[in-house]
Amino acid sequence: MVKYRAETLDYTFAALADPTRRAILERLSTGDSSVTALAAPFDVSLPAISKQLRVLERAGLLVQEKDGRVRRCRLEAKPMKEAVDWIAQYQRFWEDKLESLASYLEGTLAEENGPQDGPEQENSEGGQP
Amino acid sequence: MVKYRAETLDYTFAALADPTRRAILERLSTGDSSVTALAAPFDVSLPAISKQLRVLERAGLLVQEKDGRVRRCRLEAKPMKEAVDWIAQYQRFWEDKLESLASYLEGTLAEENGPQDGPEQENSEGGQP
DNA sequence: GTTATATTTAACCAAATGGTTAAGTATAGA
DNA sequence: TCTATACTTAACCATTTGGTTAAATATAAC
Repeated sequence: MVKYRAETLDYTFAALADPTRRAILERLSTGDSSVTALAAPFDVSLPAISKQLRVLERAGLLVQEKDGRVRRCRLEAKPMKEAVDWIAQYQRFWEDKLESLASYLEGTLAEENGPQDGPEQENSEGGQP
Repeated sequence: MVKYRAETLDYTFAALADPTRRAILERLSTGDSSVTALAAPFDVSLPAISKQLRVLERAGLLVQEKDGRVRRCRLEAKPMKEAVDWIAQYQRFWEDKLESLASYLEGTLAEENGPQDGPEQENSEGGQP
């Protein structure tokens, strides 16, 4: 029973289930970052962030490139596409009967991605308890 | 005073991170089901499934209605919409520059009905802005 | 070479997760 | 009423998770 595909989804959804990791991804969506810079906004130790980065790496959502003694962290969004693929099969259960997920997202994205910058979510919880 | 719970996304993504729970959701997408019927395909005990259902309930992805001694389980997909909303802010990182997530999903959903395996589009990984 | 910086690894801990079996509750049906 | 059915709850266990501090590694900078 080959389930490698499902495992990928396990890792992706698990990685997205933590507010600190989501905040890290949001930060990375504005540009690459070193580990130390990534960790700065959070009130946890550096090893704690290092572990979170490993979870993101396992999910394929983050890539680290060594550059001297600095690790350059880069967002890799492809696994999110697979996650959306999976969720998409349920769109008919929440969508307006007249509106496809496609057009729903178009509307959403038109508002949220208008200015090229800051994808601000109404509940960006920042990751601190 | 009920604050908006930032952990909604936590619960949703966490619920989706388990293959058994995703399978339960897929099953429910074909129609409501009793707990016993839901549990049948899985090689685990009924209490184990009962726990999984509680996780899905916590995420708001499942609703149980008591009907005699049977619990009728129903899919509730709204939290998935919020999950997609969150992921959607990253679409520009995986999409083909010419194609919006909206049109991507339209194409995907048109042909996708079995095991999800999206169009084998090589990751286009645009640079960081 | 010595020291400072960037980051990981190791060892540990508490809490959460996912499973088990056994027992309890509620209802349907004989 | 008595019994079978459909679950849930309780108690327990192993593993995973997310955090800690201390030590190790690698490289940059004096």
